[in-house]
Amino acid sequence: MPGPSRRPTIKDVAHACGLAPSTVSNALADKASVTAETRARVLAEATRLGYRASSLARGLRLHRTWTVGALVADISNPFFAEIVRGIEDALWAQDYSLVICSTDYDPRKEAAFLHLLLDKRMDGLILASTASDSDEVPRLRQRGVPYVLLNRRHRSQPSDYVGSDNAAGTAAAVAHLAELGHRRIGFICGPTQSSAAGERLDGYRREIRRRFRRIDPALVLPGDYSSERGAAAADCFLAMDRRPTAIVAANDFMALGAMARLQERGLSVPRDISLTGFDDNVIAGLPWVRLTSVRPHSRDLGSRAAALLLSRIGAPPVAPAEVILPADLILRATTAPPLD
Amino acid sequence: MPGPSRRPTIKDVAHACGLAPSTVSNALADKASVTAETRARVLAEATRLGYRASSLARGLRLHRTWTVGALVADISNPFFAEIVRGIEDALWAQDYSLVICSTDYDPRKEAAFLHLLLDKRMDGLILASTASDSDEVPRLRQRGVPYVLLNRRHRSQPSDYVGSDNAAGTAAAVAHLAELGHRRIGFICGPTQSSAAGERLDGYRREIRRRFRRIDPALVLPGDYSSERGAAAADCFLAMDRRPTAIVAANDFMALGAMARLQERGLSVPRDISLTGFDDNVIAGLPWVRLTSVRPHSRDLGSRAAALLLSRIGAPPVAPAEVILPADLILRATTAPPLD
DNA sequence: GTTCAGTAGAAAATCGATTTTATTGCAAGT
DNA sequence: ACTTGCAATAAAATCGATTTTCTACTGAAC
Repeated sequence: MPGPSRRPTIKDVAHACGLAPSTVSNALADKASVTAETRARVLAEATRLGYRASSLARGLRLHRTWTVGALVADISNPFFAEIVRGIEDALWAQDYSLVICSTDYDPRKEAAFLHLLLDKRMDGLILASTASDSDEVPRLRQRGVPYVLLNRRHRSQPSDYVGSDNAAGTAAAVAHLAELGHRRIGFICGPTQSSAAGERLDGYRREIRRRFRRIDPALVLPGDYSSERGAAAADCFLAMDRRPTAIVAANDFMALGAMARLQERGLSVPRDISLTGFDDNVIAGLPWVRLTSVRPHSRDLGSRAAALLLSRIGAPPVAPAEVILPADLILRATTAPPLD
Repeated sequence: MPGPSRRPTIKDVAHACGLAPSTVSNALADKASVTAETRARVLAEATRLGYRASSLARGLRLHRTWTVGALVADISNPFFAEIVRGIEDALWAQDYSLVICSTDYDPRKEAAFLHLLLDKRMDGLILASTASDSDEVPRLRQRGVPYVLLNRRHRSQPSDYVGSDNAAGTAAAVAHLAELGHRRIGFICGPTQSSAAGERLDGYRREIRRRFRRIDPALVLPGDYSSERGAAAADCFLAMDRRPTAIVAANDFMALGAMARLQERGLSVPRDISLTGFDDNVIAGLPWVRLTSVRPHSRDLGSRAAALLLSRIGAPPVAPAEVILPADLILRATTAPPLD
């Protein structure tokens, strides 16, 4: 048994061919100055020895790693998992690979990961978890590190950005409910730090104002994307004198939490109250759930972000671009005309 | 605006201090041969310049990358997402990072990713998607690359392995149903290439044989982990002369598919037929579903695999180890005594 | 005063590739 | 015969770190 053997280097190939390493390099890179005969010999020896160039050494020399890093809040959340899958697919097509970091919404962890990725000289970064006011973002731009913000804008630093048309998504949900005849439509917000959550709220307000002139601030409840807060919001709506006949939630988890609580209390969805979510989580499509929801095409979000990033790498700096993907309302079984 | 500036190198720090690069390196590594005063000066300059060592250069020199690669079938599948999260957590604690590759169960893609990771000189690999008969696995061992098999054994190559006690999981499900009084218990298999799926079938057979002496082969239906095949299996069971009073599915998706189909056909779960799943997917716990399922502790699976891998890296080779984590039956609302 | 040991730091080698520059051999041109 | 030009390959520099080896200097011992 021939113990763990060192991987062959370009020197080994050169030695086996009786050539210099530089010639082997040129041969493998299909440079013109190498004879066809020599090239063939090199190729043969290289495959015989199982030679594969070290990305480490090549990266050091070329200042490229063919690797990008992605900061997401939590890969075990299906929304991010889907995004990551989209990123991966786009990278795979160009022989790039992906380092993934779950930050748990913790700015300290986020900064630590960022430095780790920078130390590893990633060719670019996709930021899907960064707080909207992080100091790190302007620093990245200043250093000239390519990066794309995904579904989260930065407060002050203009940046390449890929996101869903969040506002249009909630607006479509409100429009759908209004056309069913609803007049009192409640809203459960996402976390305030998230720019996407802000846009979802904006879409709600815009459409409510457009159709009914005024917004009832009592119908807008805070939330944090968790099902528990969704349930709490449902309680809150139920306790109101003139309770809403429909609820728009800023994401599916909260909608699901609200739906469960509503049913616990003996209300029927959508007979007694209509409900919409956002994200079109797999759960929304389940036959037992059938939640009307806004689909943000998360996988596309990821692949578009990766494509944009790749186009920036190795290219001269240009003005930041924005890619906004449509968010479609998927009609299912949780909306109906109001009772009265 | 001071355009995109080159990252400072150890030479820059050395120059700023009026020292040699080697001295700076020694100072930052807390070597004894450097004066406290010099060390302080180096530290000050390093932080002032924002110097961080290139992992690329260091990796080339030290033959370490502080990065591991994971091959999973599909990161957008919650089961793998959960595993990956576990891996990440364990790596993060030791300043390692993770390159993630979704192979889509495609052996060609799998081999391509593997070579990519090897070219990048990963310190180790976690294989959660590899076919049980892949030639690559023995090659890895021969080359001395540390790797851990996760939830999939290799046919012939003894390897470090981390997995759930799949057999005990399905056995527990069967035992639970038998104690409720069920005598005819059907089984929907996973894909045949998966060793984990094989173990789940084994657990079913073992417990059936132990309690009822003989196995009715008609009650064991093929499957592939998809909800469609679960639904098809339900149809198949329903069409039988003496249909089973309970069904054990090798995973949740198939159980869910079967459950939906059963209800479509007007059957009630668990009154008319009992049902159990495997994986304890988030969906199983939903208030509208409440599927009794076996929980494999996926996140632990990931973190244990990462821990085992890390213990192998840089250590002398030893005989392969196996880590088997318990799989617990989570009782919910889809099992009840049989009608007759 | 000379040797010796020890110390702090500098210089050089190294990791494995790529790229630039140098060298060799050969044929053509004058 | 002697340069000139070209083609094929070799040698050397480079990327940015670490590690080994070397050097200069200090102070103590004989």
